[in-house]
Amino acid sequence: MTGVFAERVRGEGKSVRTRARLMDAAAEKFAEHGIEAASINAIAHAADVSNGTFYNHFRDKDELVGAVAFGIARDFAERIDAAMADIDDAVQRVSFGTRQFIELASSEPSWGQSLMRAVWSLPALRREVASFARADLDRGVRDGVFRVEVDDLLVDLMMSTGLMGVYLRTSEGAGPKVGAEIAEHQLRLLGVPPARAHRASHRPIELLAVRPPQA
Amino acid sequence: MTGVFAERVRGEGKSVRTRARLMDAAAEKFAEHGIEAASINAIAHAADVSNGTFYNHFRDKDELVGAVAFGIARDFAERIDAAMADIDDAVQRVSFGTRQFIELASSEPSWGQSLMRAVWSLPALRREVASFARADLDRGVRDGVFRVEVDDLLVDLMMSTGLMGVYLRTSEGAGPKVGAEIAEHQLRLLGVPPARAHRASHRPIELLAVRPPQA
Amino acid sequence: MTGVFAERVRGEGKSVRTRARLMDAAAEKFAEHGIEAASINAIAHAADVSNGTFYNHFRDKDELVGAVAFGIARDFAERIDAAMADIDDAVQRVSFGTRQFIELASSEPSWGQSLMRAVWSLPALRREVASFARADLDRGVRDGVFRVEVDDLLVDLMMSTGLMGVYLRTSEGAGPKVGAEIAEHQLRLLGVPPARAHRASHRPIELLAVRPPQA
Amino acid sequence: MTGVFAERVRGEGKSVRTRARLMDAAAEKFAEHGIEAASINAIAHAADVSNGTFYNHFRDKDELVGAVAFGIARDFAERIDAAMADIDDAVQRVSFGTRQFIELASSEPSWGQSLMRAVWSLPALRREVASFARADLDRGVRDGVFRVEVDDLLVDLMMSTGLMGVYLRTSEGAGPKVGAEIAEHQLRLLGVPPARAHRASHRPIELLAVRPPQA
DNA sequence: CATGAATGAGCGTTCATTCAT
DNA sequence: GATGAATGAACGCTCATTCAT
Repeated sequence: MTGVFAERVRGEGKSVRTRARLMDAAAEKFAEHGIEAASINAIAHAADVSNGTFYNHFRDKDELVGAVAFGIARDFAERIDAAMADIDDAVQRVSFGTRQFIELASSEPSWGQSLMRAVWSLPALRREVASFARADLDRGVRDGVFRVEVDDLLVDLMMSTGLMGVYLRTSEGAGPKVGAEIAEHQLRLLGVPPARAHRASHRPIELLAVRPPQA
Repeated sequence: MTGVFAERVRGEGKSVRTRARLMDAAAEKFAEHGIEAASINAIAHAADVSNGTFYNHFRDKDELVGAVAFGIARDFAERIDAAMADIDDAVQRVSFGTRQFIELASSEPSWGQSLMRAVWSLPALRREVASFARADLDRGVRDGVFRVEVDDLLVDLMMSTGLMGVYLRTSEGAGPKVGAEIAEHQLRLLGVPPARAHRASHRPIELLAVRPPQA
Repeated sequence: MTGVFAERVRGEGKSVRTRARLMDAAAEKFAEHGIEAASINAIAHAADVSNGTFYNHFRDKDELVGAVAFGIARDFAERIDAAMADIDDAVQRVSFGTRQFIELASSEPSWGQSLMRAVWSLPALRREVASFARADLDRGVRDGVFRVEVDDLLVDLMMSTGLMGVYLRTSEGAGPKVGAEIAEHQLRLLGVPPARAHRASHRPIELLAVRPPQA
Repeated sequence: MTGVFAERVRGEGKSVRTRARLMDAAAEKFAEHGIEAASINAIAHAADVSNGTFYNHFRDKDELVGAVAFGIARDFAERIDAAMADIDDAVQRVSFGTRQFIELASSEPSWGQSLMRAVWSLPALRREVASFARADLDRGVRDGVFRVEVDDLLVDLMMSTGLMGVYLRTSEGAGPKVGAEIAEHQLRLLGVPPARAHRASHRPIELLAVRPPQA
């Protein structure tokens, strides 16, 4: 089974495809035993290229880690953004975003786990993820539905709960319900009344997946 | 300056003291550049023993990591337990526990960071920490002050926010206020009304430190 | 700025020009960090061709090293020969040759250093340089101005002092005077009376440069 | 056949002996194909230890190169110094020193060649060798037997001719006579009249050898 | 001829681990 | 127990070289 990065560049030049294969293999290995434990030899082997080939595409391991982590984060952000383009309500947007984020991450566990592991070693990635989340929080405050002050700390706490969701879903065998439940807890954290938080976060939605279920 | 494990076994046999010195040195090195980057040679050197001696006390590095992490967790638990022995109110206990936990961890950053890094690779450690936290959550539910259902997920979310506090405090330069603020957010998560949550979590308390300030 | 080999083949076929560009780039890289440290990728890149192209022009790195070193040696020999075509006196010829050799080498440090480094690993190159120098030594003996027996050893010593000059001039920051001073020492080595040696070697001459100063 | 460094530490601790074995092996490999071409794996293998052992004794290759080169230089200096302790005449001292230096170097070709190769990459080594040579040159000037001005350049030229002797003797198969002949040339370079230069440099002496001939 | 992605042996170096003393 | 020299597999990375396009 080829990876997601590879699928996205099907038909492009050889170099681009090899690079994508390496990124897929890297995500796989990062998820297995952590980023540090993933050796470049193992990644190259999993990508079916020789170790030397790796260095035709990435200066070093750090560059690879960055490319993979930011690649995943942007992919998630774009998918979620697109899927909630016509949702205006901040409460809906936040709960939808959290649920889809957790679900996307668990639909491709190697991606979810890579992201989770990278976020602690790449401050820039943390900022990127945080700023993505923040927009809707600010909107909710403006609209008067979030009765809290939104500061950096609150955003970090939202993120930590979201990541815990990814962890439980990908590493602890949690089921798809945790997304909704975490979204509900987050809404309460934002000052949304419990009943509305529950209702909003459990509203049935079509869950995204990195790969179409049929593939 | 001798480490905390060493202080706790002062007066015991030489073997016990050597083991403790190794654990102190390990915590130090773990915090410096991460657990994986800490070499046993460097730990042994920092503990002022030869590298071979290490293997008289630990089967391998994993055993050391476990011993250090559990040692730290138990130390924290005992200190916090003792310090809140005469607090009965669950609201107070939870906010006190969180604040002290974050503060203890940041009073000895090498311990806090070691704990944070180990918690994701040692499921048993996570369970231990969770079960420690859970007791007071259940008490609050029984007492009717936490108007939520306490399940494993909620405990995990509490833990993730607490660990985020440790991270911000030890790695991102956050000040001592984050402890109180995180406690406040946690109380709201538990269904405590905002005003009370704020009041309870900002009540002045005497913050613990792994080492007495005078030492 | 194009290199000297390239300039000498301006107007010739494309293949010849590519080969010359590679040789210029090689001399540049050899001088920068030594022959061994110069990678073929880096040389090809500096020559603005792909790495594969290199192997259309040279069997391997050794062949390149040889081509560059002999190319430089011949270039120097031709320039010096031409410049002293109308000098008959052996004393003058030797001192002129040494001074120009050192000055040429330092006017294009990458060439001088490449030559210096190659001379110890390419015996044939050493012989070539030696035989070039030898002609005038024999002439001086025939003319009775060099009162020594000229044998292989003496030629080697002359060469070693000349190369020391190149080294001092290109690697140790020595000024243009060393050429004259070394020539003077060499003349004394050849049995020329000190006063004459001094006079002959310090006579003002127009120093050559690999590239015309105006270019 | 064990190496010279090893012989000098026979009977000392294991660590010292292993270090000496590594230095002997290194000199051997340095001489074979140059310092850069000598891999640490090959050196360790030649010393009959595993590659990892190398790093228990030297921080890196540079440290090894330094230890070997300075070790050899000091050994030579001490032997020569001792052997000419009772020679007062500067003319004798210079010619004796040069002849013994070249002979010592060729009695242990791997040492001579290592020294020759290291001298161009270790400026400190060049300075050390130069300063050793300089003392007798200054003495000769004071005594009025060297009728030249002794400056850095002259010392460098003396050195370059001496090293050429080592090269010819160890790499080009030159016989033991070159030592005397080079010494003669050097004396003339120092302004000693040809006849005296010849006489002084060809006086029969007992040539040193790094190892006693019988071993 | 030129290209440049791919190769894989080899490099210097690290490190958990063993074991004779 | 404690020592510390020795081990050797594994690491990240480089580079001369090949070859399909």
